[in-house]
Amino acid sequence: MEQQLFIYNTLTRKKELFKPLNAPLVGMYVCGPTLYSDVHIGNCRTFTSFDVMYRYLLHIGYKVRYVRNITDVGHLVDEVAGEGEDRIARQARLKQLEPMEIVQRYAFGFREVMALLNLLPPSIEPTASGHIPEQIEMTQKIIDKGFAYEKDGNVYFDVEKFAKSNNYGILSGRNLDDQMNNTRELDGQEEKKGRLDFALWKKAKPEHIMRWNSPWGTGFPGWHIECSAMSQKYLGDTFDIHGGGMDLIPTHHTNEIAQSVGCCDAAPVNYWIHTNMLTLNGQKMSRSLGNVFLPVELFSGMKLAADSPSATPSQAKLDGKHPLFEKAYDPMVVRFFMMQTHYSSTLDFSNDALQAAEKGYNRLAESMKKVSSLSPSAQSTSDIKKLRQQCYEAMNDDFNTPILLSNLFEAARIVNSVYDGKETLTAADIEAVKKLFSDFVVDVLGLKAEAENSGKQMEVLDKVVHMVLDMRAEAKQKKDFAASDAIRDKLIAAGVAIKDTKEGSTWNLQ
RNA sequence: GGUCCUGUGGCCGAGUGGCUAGGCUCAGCUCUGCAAAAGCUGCUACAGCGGUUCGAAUCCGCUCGGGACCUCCA
Repeated sequence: MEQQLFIYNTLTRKKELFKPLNAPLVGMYVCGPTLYSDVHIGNCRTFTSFDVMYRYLLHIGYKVRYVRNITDVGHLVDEVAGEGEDRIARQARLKQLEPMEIVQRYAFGFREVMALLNLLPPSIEPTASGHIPEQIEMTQKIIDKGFAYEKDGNVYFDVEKFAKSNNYGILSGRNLDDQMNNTRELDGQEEKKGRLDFALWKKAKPEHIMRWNSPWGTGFPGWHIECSAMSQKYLGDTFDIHGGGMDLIPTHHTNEIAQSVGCCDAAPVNYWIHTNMLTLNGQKMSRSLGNVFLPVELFSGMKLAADSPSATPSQAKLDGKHPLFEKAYDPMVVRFFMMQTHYSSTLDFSNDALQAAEKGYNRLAESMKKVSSLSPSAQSTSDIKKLRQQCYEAMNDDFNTPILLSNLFEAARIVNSVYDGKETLTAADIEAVKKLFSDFVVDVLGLKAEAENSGKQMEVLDKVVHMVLDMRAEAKQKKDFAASDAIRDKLIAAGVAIKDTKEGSTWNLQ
């Protein structure tokens, strides 16, 4: 590979040169959503961050197998106690639906939101319920290795035993004694030998709908085992990158490592990447805290109606203005907003920040449109090659999108200055800038060029508006400013914003 | 209580032991019948107090503030 990519590895707490096991192939696994309710914007942030990493790896020439799972079984309401209901089964009961109906509904909404945010689909999107045999097999192997025990139809991972020969806290940096002693009182522990032990397989109660046969009776898999089983199936015993939100480090990912090592004696992952949280007024957005808002609300500026059948953007029923948002924000503005912050920092949501992002994004988008209309000169006043190099350097430094953006804004500045005749670019450099934008803004950052006004209706509207603008221009020429201003005001009132430029007036929908 | 992260100009937000990220706001200018829009230029900040250093916002210590994890959470 031409580019030397450095990645911050949670495992070593250092930035490391990225060396795939089998270049140019790269295996990447990201923990996906649990589909017991709608994804919120915090979830989206994580997936968007990994989307940019995926895009950049592709851009610099890797062939990436990107696996992002869908959890549709086994995620308990009270994971540590090993009790409580399965989250999806619980929703099914509450809504009187089949569990698969719950999963189907939220999966549909999830994919629609991902598409609106312009995320590339993963190579494989495996579901936990579709990989029950694999999970049973892995559980059996862990039992055979002596790291798990069965009790009354439940199978638990024996953390203390594992920790004797392995570093259980290798990822979180916590030592076992701290974890054993500094935990609050918990219920429902009686079956487990150790308090840190976690379920690989759970016995299904009679009323439990989601159930499968296993060597230990009828039941369902634990939450952590699905990722170990599926990543191993599609990416191998050891693969390159595993990612997720940083809240998964101490429990989910720690247990994944334990399972994989316990099963196969191999560290499953070379590079662990964790994204930081999205906050609202400085506090983490999470389903359990209840301070979540939904993508459809952000994109519409409206509140989801209490009786909305779904929060899927295309199906949602909205009800009045959302108290948090001053206006609707385009998904690309939201994506741009996320790109302004490094994935490893918390990202705080506010109207002010969003509006600043909207303006910045529009400025970038405008200058991208201008590139095509630049006139070439014999010489360039800027070093586009160097600028391109700086863009790579930014991304090579642990996917530093804020720095990348600052370089892209420098490109925008150059374009605008050339457009104003204050600086010059050769024909080759104009092409180079065009390529820079399409490579980094569109391909890597995934900021989709604004959809051109298209379709029959827009075509007609465009002609009509231009007719009116011609009339206004005529009035202006006759110095009949009362008439020209009246036309302007009425167009604005109708939702048509106009821009007067040297070359005449342009318009767009407001 | 334990573990860890963090504190940057009016706001958001990168980064580095010395070489003024960037965006938004604001101001000036250009354009313009006016306005809007757009563009260009300008605005030298790093919580406080000590220490290390030729030199620290960047390293170390303390103090104060914010947050995360230790239950599920992207």
